[in-house]
Amino acid sequence: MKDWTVILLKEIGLRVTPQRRAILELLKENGSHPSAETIYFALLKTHPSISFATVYNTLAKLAEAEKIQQLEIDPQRKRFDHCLTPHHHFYCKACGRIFDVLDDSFLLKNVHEPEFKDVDDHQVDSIQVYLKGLCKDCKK
Amino acid sequence: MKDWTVILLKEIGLRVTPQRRAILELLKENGSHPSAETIYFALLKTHPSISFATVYNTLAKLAEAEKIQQLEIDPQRKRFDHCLTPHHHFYCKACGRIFDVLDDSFLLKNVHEPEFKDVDDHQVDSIQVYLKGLCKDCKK
DNA sequence: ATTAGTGCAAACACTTTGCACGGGT
DNA sequence: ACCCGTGCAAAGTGTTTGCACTAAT
Repeated sequence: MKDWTVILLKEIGLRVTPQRRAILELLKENGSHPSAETIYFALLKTHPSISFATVYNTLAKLAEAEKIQQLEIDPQRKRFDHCLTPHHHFYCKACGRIFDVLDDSFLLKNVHEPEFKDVDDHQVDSIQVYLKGLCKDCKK
Repeated sequence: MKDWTVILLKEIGLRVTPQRRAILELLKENGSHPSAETIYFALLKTHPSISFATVYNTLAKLAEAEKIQQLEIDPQRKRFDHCLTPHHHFYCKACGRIFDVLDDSFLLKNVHEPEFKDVDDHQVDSIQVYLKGLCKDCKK
């Protein structure tokens, strides 16, 4: 009952199932911002009967409850990030890896400050900063 | 020969066709950042035989040549922006419209300054800032 | 004349859905 | 016992591709 996955799931009113806990654990351990498909195939090893439906459903519910982030940075597919502290992302066009960009010093004001809840009269709920290019490995 | 669409297409070594000129003109006149599908159906009126292949191919080539921008802000589909001057985008989760955000005063340093070509040793080619929430019409 | 571009249809990749069964509460 | 969650398969959506024909150079 003290496991963080159990607490997190109960917090948002979802039933605690081995599949959901496995998805959460994989997301936390895997820093590569995996896609739903990648998560599915990774979990097949430990949960041979897991299905796409479960993975997609769970990810959607976690994202809706804002327990994970859904990234639109990869043109081909949705990618997921368990990390909730404000940071941005770098996408390598060559290898497809996504790197966290923790240094957001180029943002003048923090996204979470109240003055940024409103831009041009629109109500802003989230700000994502996506950098793209070649990563340190691929640029060689 | 003096038409801007002709000049633009020749500049990037593409043949000048009525379809391509129509796509460029529609993008310039349409401030709504349309998707490929929207562009296709809009052009059907004036070019009854235009095909998806042509629209997708042309948009891909224009984006590759950096004559238009491909936006990843809409979770469902790619959206296109003819405007190349640096600006960011706001996506309304309710109505799906995309608004230009011209005021980038919240960026400490301009994306195009040399120091931002490199972050964490990665070579940065582009930075996109995506705001999401409810637009001024939908938040009522 | 040459060769890139077009249009059609089929194929693709990723995601979502309907439904019966099984497991969490 | 209730009903949410799972797994399967099928369907859906947006995009890409192969190919023969057409048109731009």
